[in-house]
Amino acid sequence: MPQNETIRDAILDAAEGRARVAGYNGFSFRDLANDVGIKSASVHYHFPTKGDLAHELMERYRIRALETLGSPEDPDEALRKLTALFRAAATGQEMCLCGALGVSSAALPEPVQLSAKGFSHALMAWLKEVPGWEKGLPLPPETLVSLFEGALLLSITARDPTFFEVAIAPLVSVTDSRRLRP
Amino acid sequence: MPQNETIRDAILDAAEGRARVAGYNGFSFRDLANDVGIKSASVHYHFPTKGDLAHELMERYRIRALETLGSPEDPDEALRKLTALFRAAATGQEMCLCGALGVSSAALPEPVQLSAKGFSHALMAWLKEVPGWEKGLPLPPETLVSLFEGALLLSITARDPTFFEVAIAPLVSVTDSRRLRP
DNA sequence: GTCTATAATTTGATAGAC
DNA sequence: GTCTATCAAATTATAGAC
Repeated sequence: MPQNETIRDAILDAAEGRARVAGYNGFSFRDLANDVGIKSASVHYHFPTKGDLAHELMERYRIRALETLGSPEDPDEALRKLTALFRAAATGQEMCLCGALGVSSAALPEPVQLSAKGFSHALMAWLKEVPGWEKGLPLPPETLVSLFEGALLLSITARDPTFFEVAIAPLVSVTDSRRLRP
Repeated sequence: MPQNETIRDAILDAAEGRARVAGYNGFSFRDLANDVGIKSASVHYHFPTKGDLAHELMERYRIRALETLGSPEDPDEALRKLTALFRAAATGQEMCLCGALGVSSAALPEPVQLSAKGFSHALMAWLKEVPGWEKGLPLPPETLVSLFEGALLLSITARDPTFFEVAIAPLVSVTDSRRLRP
């Protein structure tokens, strides 16, 4: 929590941490207020409803992820960047926000549903912007992103950061030399 | 809801449906009572706490899954059976219970944490009991189960059953002839 | 922008009658 | 086993003072 951060961002930071650990129904406005050091009515001033908050949270998460991923020049670099993104989550034992919310998609306000879907779509679209992805990636974008989300999900379920590494090991070894795709 | 079903099983059925759609915090004892046609105090008679209920739910889910999977004689049959299990969930747009609960593992009562972890472990152990799995499966068990969970998770997130098929397409085509593993 | 106060509802859980 | 009745706490959200 940097000192030059707005209250608004501090609320989003608190919400992101709690949502990634406990899901949409796993945190309350009072939780966030306590985290930030204000009252819950003040949280409502910044975000009228919980749906508004979660929607903006998901949008910020997508924008930041794409910033982190950048514009790789080749498929190997793209795979390394994507691996690093999910590995950081596994190491910290925090689910990807997209999976944390999307798993209960049908129970979410529609704008939150759409932004969660938008995140996964954005990751796959990002892979398809990499020059030579069709022949250079070891698996198609949909399969790769599914594998990363699933490996992270089971790593959280097992409460074991190393499970992630075991699950994606075939990708990593392939990055060195060989191809998975037939 | 078969007529020869015990109230206890009917409660578990209702809980399973709701937990797979909305997660651990996405249903209440009153929801289940209404689904079954009794009062919430009666649900507490069968399951004293919500943790008790979710733990038993997860155990039943694991036992049933292993019954459905059976004892395949070769890796190709095993992959077909596992695909069918996850495909059914994707078609019905219901998350795997293990993922639905495990995604918020840190926020669950410990017995529920352990049974969710136990389910994913059971699937991988089941694959490793199949004769010839080491050379016959297109990917290692940890990678395969991660891919299935992730493809299902993103299929739910996208609210699109066909995403699952796209994500696992490399596996299916490989079942016909080739190998993914280098 | 933040507060106090509060409304209206829901939640997990228990006591005790039948 | 199921019910009525109830509790204490938590939840999302709003009104209005400062």
